[in-house]
Amino acid sequence: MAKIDDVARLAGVSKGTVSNVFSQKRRTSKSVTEKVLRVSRELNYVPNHIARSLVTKKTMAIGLTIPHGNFFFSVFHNQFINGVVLEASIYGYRVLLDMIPIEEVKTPSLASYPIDGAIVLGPMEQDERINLLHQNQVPFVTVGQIINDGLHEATTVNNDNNRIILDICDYLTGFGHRNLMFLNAGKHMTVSIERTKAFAQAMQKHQIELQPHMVHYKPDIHSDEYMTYGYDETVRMLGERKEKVTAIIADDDRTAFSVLNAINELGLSVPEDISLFVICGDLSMMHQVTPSLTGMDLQPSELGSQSVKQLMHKLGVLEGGYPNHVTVSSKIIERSSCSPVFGGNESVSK
Amino acid sequence: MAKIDDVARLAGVSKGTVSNVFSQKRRTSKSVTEKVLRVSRELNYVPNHIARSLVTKKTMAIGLTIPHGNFFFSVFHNQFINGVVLEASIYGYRVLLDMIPIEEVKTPSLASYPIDGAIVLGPMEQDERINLLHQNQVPFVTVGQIINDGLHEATTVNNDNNRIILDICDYLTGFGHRNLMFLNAGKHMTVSIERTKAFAQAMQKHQIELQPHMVHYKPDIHSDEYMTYGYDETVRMLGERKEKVTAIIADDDRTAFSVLNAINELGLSVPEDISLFVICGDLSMMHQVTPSLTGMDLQPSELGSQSVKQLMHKLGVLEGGYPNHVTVSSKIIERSSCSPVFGGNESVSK
DNA sequence: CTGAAAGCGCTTACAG
DNA sequence: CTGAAAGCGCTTACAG
Repeated sequence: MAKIDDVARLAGVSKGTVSNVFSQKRRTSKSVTEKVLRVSRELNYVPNHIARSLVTKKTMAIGLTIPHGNFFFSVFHNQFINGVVLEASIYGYRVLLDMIPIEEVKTPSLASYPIDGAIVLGPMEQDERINLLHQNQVPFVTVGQIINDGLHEATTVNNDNNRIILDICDYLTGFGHRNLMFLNAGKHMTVSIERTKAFAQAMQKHQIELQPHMVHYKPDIHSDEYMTYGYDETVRMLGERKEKVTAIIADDDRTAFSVLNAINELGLSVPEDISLFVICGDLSMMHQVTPSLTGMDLQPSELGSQSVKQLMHKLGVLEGGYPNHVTVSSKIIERSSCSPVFGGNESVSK
Repeated sequence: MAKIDDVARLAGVSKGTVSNVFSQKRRTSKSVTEKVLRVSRELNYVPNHIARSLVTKKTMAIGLTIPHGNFFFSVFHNQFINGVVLEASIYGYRVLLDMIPIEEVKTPSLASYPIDGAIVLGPMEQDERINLLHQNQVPFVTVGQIINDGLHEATTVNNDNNRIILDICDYLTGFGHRNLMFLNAGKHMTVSIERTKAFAQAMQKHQIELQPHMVHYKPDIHSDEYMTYGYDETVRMLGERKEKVTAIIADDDRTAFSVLNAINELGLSVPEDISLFVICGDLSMMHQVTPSLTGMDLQPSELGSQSVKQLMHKLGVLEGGYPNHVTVSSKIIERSSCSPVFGGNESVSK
């Protein structure tokens, strides 16, 4: 690999000049520029990114931490990553995947992160990732609320989870549903906590008594039940315990599919017997399934690109003021998996 | 940020010793180790990854290039990435996402890649990514065959695409199907080329005349038709042109869903009227859908981890001989979307 | 087991 | 517009 000295010597200029030709931080005369470029091509020379980073203190990479152990990420993650990668590329940043669960990293922070900043997806109540980032002083933005420790002003991008749950409940009760079952995300995720609170509020608003069987949490990713969450809860609540549920809200596409499967097995159908509402999920895919699933579009890709924009502001790449909290809008996409309760409020009696 | 000199001074040792405590390349006495560690903790010191990389010539990161512009990646990509990230973490490597299409990178290789090696998913006939890697002399392995240029011995991991297509065709013809439609991947991907060849062979084997409407290619990712590929071809061939297709082979889950949707709209059903076979796709998801989809498990996660293993051998991280070509097995998962042709060979007669 | 010194390949004031 | 020199924060022979 040719280095800057080789080029400088052959082109008859100083290393500083070669450096400027590539970094374009100072103008170089046309003749010199051309000569340097020609020699570089001959020698197959390309500036060493690492050496450059050492002095500029910039790696031009951002870290993306996704809280997954076994890595079954859903379409939401998929689209989110897309948004991040695409937006980051605009500013010349690469994306470093950092998804190993803390416990499994033998020597966390054995060396400093080679990143300029980080994006933390799905923060949890006690989030080691965030502590680590603070400790290493790497700027970050979280996607999802973090429990404020009072010490640091967090930068976040988030959906309006409160609004989302209220809207969904309004939508379903508008169809006459009063026996809802909400399959929430993992218990310790802050998004989950926000949603549960909102769900309780919604029940109160519609004067529905909040019962224990109405809210469930996705099992830990490491457990066996993780993959069959939707199926299991549906069979348990509707099949075994005969709860009179008429509408189910599923946390994501995988859960929704799995609920659908259980409903079919129980000899019931959607939306005739049970309405099924999915939070997020791939729009194109939800549409292709029969019945097509009514759901809330969380705009994961937008969440991704917004989080990058915020980070760029934090890094000083983007100029101008920027709010610490950005809310990405969401809206209900009506398809055919939700319908009025058969016979109106029939399910309430008995 | 504290640096190595600060620690050395405060601990009363040389920088070299501090370095050794962290790198563990040479033993240090217990007392010195403890003192250094204590001081480091006090100063919140962590070795600078970049500075280390400059001298060791190792970034401890591998690049992952996925050929997607608009980033609608399927479950296959999802699982593949999982496999890569998990396996890489075992060797202490991080994964750098490198998915920006070449055309959109303003100044490709303006600086050297800060990676030790790369994994190239889904190589194409003329693949710029591969040229770039060659040029920058970064070791890489491809997932999928590459057209051998005769100059370099490629390292690849792949499914046995020939076997796969033959197996699928055997399976379907075994059910009496003779009018197949194959919705292949993008035209310029090498996997697509392999499969088309195999499909022609299979038709010959079963003495079925190969007709133009039997093989289709996924549109370019940038085109509008990309997302509706399966739907479009199904409606066009079965609806408009009334081709007597009885079995459809879909390239991936998204395509399969979209075919399913078209079939439903045409008033037909799976598997009664049309058998649907999906190559790859999320096993858990395929299972949850109704009808559950029969498909070929390509083991994307295994493809991912194997490719990392090969790369580690190339980088000298893993010792011992290793084949240049690794084939990951695949097998048919029978579910309920394929069945015998109604009335045996009825579909052959006009 | 430890230290002093050179060097990894760049960029960046400083001077002209 | 260009050059000479210092320095980014580590690791690594070499010597002891």
